[in-house]
Amino acid sequence: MPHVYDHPRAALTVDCVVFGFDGGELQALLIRRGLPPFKDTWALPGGFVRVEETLDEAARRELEEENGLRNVFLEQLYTFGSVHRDPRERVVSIAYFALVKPEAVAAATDAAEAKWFPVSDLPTLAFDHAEILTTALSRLRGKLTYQPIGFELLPRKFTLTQLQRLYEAVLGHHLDKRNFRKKVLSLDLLTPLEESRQEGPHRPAQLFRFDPERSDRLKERGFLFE
Amino acid sequence: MPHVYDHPRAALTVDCVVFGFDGGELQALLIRRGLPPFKDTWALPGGFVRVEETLDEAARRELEEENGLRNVFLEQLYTFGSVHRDPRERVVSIAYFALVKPEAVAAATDAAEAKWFPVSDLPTLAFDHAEILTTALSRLRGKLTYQPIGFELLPRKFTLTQLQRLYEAVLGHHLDKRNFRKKVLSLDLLTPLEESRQEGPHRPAQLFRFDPERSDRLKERGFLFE
DNA sequence: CCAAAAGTGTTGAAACTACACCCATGG
DNA sequence: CCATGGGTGTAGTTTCAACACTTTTGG
Repeated sequence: MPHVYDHPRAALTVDCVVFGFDGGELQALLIRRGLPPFKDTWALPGGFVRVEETLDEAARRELEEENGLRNVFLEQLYTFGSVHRDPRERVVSIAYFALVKPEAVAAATDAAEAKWFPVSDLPTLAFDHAEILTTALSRLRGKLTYQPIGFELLPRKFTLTQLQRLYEAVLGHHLDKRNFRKKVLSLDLLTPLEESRQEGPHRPAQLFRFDPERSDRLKERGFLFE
Repeated sequence: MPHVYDHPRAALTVDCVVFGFDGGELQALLIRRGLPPFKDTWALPGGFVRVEETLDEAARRELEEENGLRNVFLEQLYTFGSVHRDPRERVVSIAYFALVKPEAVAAATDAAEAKWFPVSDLPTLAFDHAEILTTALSRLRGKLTYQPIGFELLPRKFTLTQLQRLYEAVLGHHLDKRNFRKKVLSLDLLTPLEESRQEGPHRPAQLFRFDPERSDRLKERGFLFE
């Protein structure tokens, strides 16, 4: 396609902040750069946007190519356009954040030079990726408190304790067990399953799955956690 | 600057959804296009991003150039990247939303081919600008309920009734007068002024101004309106 | 029988909703 | 004195926070 609007142009990239949860800490997926600039530095997965694909498509393509990730929860985060983000020329980046279920975490790690890091202990990042990651984290915290997206970080079947651990890890403080369960169950988003989970010398826990249909009703008005 | 990363590139624009409030209805500022594509159609103010300016700078520059607007509340909204948004070639647009105080509304209208429209009665818009505007509206509604930004649409000195009318116009439903005043005042963001306003055969109203210092404390934790 | 996590209810405080009348002013 | 919008308080309900013990299982 010719350039109808003729002027110098910024290059366009997408960068993805990919969150995962291992049951203990919130993790972010990073890739070690093989090329300059910032060769050998850890960076967010991402790459250039092609002229014939949408931004969402570019983000999904990069996640699949670089990390073998498919069908993840993906949402546009913010667009970063400082003039010298990239030391070589003007590059504007549309940042996304993605939530991946534990089932997919292993696949992601197989990818060459990809690794999960706890968000509390990140390496130095290339470009302005530290800022992007911080933005993503606060967006995740915000969304978690008023939209039902926590389930995107848990296995399809999960226990209330797992869900609570996730909230605690992301929000950064303890929650009262009884109040948490009351609140979550009152939202009427979870379907209890027949099975139960037992993984140790203690009473087995009830398993639930998230019910997206019920969720649709709530999605708009939202709810509120502390 | 040469293109270090060599590949076909999308053009980059910013588009601004500019909201104003006349005391009755929420208004949006539009510009009639003088050039194709969509010549003579109404569109959001905006234009191309230059390689040596940030995205925020581009948005502010366009608002000033096209509408004579300065010092407005401005926030990045979302980036729109459908492949054929612009019929001629690939153009990705970073959308912003702006809130302007009535003092500045007149200036904006003076600009050639610029006009305020009530959001309830908009003309057909160029490109995907209708979608952008809808997105901005729902963002505005969302933010109004948990962040103190309503003041950006009111004169520096305003009455509680004006503030309530604004909330009602944006949220689209009536609010209880007594409950509204209780809630707003309990947030402790407003400083009552000595003066009072009287513009009719009735008791004059107390004027307030918004106190940004007090607001900083709240900004993070947020509050909640219905 | 011990250790470990699952599960469950109540009470007091705070916030929210609904609701109706008097006040100050200009004409 | 009338019309207009400004201003105020309370009671019932709902939501929220704090808090401790019993249950089920494996070893």
